[in-house]
Amino acid sequence: MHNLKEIRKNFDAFEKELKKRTTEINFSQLKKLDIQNREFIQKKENLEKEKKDISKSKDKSLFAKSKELSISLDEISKKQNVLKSELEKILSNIPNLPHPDVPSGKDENDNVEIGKFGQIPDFNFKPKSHYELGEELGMLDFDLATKTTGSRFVFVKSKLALLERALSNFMLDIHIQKNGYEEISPPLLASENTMFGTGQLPKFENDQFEVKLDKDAERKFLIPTAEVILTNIVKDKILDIKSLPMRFVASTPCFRKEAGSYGKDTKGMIRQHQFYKVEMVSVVEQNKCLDELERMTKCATGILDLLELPYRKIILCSGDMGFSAEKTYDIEVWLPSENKYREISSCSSCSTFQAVRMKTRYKDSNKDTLYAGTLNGSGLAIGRTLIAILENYQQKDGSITIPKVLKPYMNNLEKISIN
RNA sequence: GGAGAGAUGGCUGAGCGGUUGAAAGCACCGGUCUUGAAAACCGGCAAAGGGGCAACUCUUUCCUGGGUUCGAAUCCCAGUCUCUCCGCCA
Repeated sequence: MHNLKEIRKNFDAFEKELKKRTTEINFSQLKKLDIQNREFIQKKENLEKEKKDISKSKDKSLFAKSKELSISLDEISKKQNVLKSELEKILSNIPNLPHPDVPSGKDENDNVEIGKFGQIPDFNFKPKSHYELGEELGMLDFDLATKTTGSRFVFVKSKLALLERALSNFMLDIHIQKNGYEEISPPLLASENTMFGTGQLPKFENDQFEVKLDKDAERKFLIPTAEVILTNIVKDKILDIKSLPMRFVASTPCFRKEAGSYGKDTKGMIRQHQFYKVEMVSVVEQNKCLDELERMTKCATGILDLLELPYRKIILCSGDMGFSAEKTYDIEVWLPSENKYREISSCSSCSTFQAVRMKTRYKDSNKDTLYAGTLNGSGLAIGRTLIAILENYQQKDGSITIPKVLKPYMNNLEKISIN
């Protein structure tokens, strides 16, 4: 969320920056409401002052007057509350501003490739897709998931289930032992306010799975990513500057409705309602966001280097970035069956955007209270890593070689093949 | 599910209906002292919002929402959450 005080300083410049994100925000309405709101605040404060003075004076002859003041104060407060909530409604739906580094563009076609890394495998046969390989091995079962649950779910079985678990442990170990993240095993449900803090609500409610609870209970949502719950660790806090940077990592299931993606990636496990992901979150001083973003992205690509999977790094254009991000790198892994790169990680700096929503601050050396910077990145999406290993490590006979670094996590298994 | 207790500043924790934005302690910052550090002593230290070029000033905030009152952290009502004990259960 943006700080209205900052917007007010240069309303037109803000509007111009925001236009890069192709949004439909009613600026004149925002401006008008802000002016009106401040007028009402002043009226309100005048009355409050008058009332306060009377009660301080303890002058009985003025008590009746004070009672009258209360009535008009009540009216004005009500009006001001309406203005304020309208203002907040608009504000909470405005996305973050793109950082100047970010190329402007409309959609994913305008993203800019930064580099390609790793060796694309050269097969002397036609590589199969991950779902062909998995189903032939008898270790990916989509039909069974349809029977028990519905579409966009999968049963992962046997050695592939072991591979999935190995990936999770391997990635966690690297981030904990080499990259300085603290391991967290968080709740998988988040409250409404928590979802607001990272920007999933109110605008993207349709993408979230909400849990059905007793009628009057507080609403709860299945996390679409551990980012939500990890970032909100610092919600409503004034942090000690010495505790920064804070770095958290968790491997959790993620739940997404994938509304609006009907017909997209329907085959296989590229796009599922549920998938495992290892997520990194950093909380930093606000001027350290971009450095941390580079660091975090390296933590993500480091995993791919170790797994010896070919990938490329791209920077998202202004129109393709997530709601809370100021700058985002996507990491895409090579998928032989599709003959192209597919997203496997996304690392974003959210500047102070989420911190304003969460009220996360710290004091700098001048004792000024500043909003913190937050970042999040996948390191990596487990399901898609599994896919990438199936496809890139496949052999002509349909077996899968195990990447070197994973063998210790898989009882030194050399390869997965049909029994 | 049954019975109690509680929710106050970065943290711990006081608080008769009227200079209480809120004691005290810790933490933190500055200073004195010291070769340096520690200790001791002195001083400072809430957030959000409004107005002002600024010095500064005003308002709000003691879980949330109502109510009583000229005046509420303090009294009343409702709700949320947390803790303890018992029961049930992973």
